[in-house]
Amino acid sequence: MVHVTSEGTTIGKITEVEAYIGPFDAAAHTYKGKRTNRTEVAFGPGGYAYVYLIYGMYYCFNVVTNVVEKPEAVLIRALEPIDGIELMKKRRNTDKLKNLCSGPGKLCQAMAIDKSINQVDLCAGKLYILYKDNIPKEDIITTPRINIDYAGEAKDYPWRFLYSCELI
DNA sequence: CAAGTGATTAGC
DNA sequence: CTAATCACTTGC
Repeated sequence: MVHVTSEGTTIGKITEVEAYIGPFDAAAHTYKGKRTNRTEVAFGPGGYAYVYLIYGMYYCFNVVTNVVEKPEAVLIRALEPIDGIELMKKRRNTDKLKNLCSGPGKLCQAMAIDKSINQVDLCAGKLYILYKDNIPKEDIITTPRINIDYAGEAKDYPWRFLYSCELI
């Protein structure tokens, strides 16, 4: 995942994500097709960013994944810093490497993601995601999602995926 | 481990 | 209009 800004470029390898399958997922903002101003972008085509503010102070970065009228998205929960680390440290105001991107709110701060990123085309802008081939399936760890206790039975769905996450 | 924080939403 | 909610972090 790469973000080019006027301050510099930051690059991080995605190590942790969660899937949200809109209509069938009590943890998703788009559960049962619920459609609001905020979730509108999730109903659009895939490849777009969905960014929103949570708990008053932190942004979360999602990638819309399906086609129009299918509100599905992937929440990026953690990155491993690859480049622009000094810039990340400055933005996060810390020196600890593993404290830079080890959480949804943290990585948004480190990558300078905020509301202006919302609804951005990830295939045409300064923020984009590169594809890594040949990732062995056995290197992907699958677990239930976290911090969604309110979601009832949906909280047990194994839709959290970790890869190469020794920094977390 | 507890509390802060404010946009967003649903409910009058 | 108002009140309740929340895909988290930090500092004690």
